[in-house]
Amino acid sequence: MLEIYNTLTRDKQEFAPIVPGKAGMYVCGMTVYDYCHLGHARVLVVFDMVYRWLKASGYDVTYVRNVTDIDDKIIKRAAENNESIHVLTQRFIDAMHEDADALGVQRPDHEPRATQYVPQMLEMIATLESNGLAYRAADGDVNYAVRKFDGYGKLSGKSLEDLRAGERVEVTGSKNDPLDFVLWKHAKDQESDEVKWDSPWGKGRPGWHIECSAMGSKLLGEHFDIHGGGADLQFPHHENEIAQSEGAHQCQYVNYWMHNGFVRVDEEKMSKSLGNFFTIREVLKKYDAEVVRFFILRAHYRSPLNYSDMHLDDAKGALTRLYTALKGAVVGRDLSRHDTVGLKPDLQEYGGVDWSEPYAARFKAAMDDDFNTPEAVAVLFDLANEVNRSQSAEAAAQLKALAGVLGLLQRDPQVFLQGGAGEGGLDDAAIGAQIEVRIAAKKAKNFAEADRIRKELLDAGIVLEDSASGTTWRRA
RNA sequence: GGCGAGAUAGCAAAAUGGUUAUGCAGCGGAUUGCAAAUCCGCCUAUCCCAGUUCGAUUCUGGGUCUCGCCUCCA
Repeated sequence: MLEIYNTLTRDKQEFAPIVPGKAGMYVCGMTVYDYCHLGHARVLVVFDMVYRWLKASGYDVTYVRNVTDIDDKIIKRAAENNESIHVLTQRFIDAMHEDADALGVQRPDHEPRATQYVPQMLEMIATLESNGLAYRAADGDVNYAVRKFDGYGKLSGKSLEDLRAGERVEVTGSKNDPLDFVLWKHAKDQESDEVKWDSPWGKGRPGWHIECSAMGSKLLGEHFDIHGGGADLQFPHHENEIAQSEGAHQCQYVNYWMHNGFVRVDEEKMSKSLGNFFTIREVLKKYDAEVVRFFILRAHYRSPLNYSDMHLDDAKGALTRLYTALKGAVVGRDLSRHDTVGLKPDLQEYGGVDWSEPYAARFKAAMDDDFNTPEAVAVLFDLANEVNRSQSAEAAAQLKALAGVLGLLQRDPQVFLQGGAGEGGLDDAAIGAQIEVRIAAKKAKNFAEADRIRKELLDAGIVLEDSASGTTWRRA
């Protein structure tokens, strides 16, 4: 039985979908004016993991992850680059897809762009206005009247009084209450036509918060199961979404709110404003994408995750152990002939996993406990030990199948273990040739020469492993 | 200032009212021409102070420290 930690109630709750057998999930995606950084990678991977586990659990899942392609920063960046909004956003949407694909992130079922849902937003703003929750301010913006919505603060645990008392809430000109937020921003003369839409309140563009409310309810309904995003979106973004959606539809918006923890650098949140971020593509130049995915899934999704080369190296070593176990199983029993580890279709798909098998049962229990991936990964290591010990084809197949649920260990072990050749590194042929020379030296009992070659390769980052069946190599 | 999360071995990271987490590193052994990989064994923990309890890392209270949100942010 799946339990999910719900930010709304601040405890774990059994997952009970609105429609039995189905699950609707919305995750706040990227604002596309730059490359994704590791913090974005975490959201992508974490909710991909959630998506996969829901599907593995038999739910018919509809996963929506939006793209914000209209916003102040986008407008600013496009102006700086002297290019159109569309050209800018499309470029970064393409880049985001490249990064997500590399990390093994499955595409969501829907990836709505804000600019395609302006009519739905206008409709919603009109409803809010007629419900007495929105007003047109003197400067032409349409704002949400926060104090008119009773439940405001229920997600973030803040009261309006607390918020008002906060030193950092500034009173801005045309708002009735400093906490009111913009639903519709009136157009400014100097802005290009590309960022102006007609509306009953004059030309303008949508505020950020209304985008998600509109896209969510359009694609998943006015009331859906799961809404996710980074912990920093809890307030005000998700709080405002609730105010908008529930204020407009007069029904509960979302049942389970999930928030992932931050990626940190030196114990500090990684963010654009702090300038301490690493882009995904930057990190992928140095580390295998699966190592990055493993690094993310090795921690619980709600915990902070410190980024450093040392931690990535550690993750790489750990993942190497898992792949080594699979490789050993193939070599030891020639599983490929029986197609067990390779591509056995029924085990490739989640449905093929026998969840009553002890390791699988432990894995499932961990995942059902609020997506406890560290525990699930620990099961993978126990299984790897079992594979190494028994050389059991079944255990190896199980290891690959369970890891597959997390989007891990699906590549040919050899490809993983021998991958990562940097520029100037030895190519496979050169390594093979050296190995042949060394084998000849060994046959001639010229161990000094054999050791010299091994040392030479090791210095080049190549580790040789002699076994009864021959010499294999991997990159350190 | 308000609100929230957290403090576990050398590092990372789970769980648990009493019994092995797990990975990396380290130590000893097996194996190996020597290694590597693997296996077996071992070593390092539960921030501080009270309380509840037969027993607390785990529950309660207080303290210290860290981080986050309150402004765009995944």
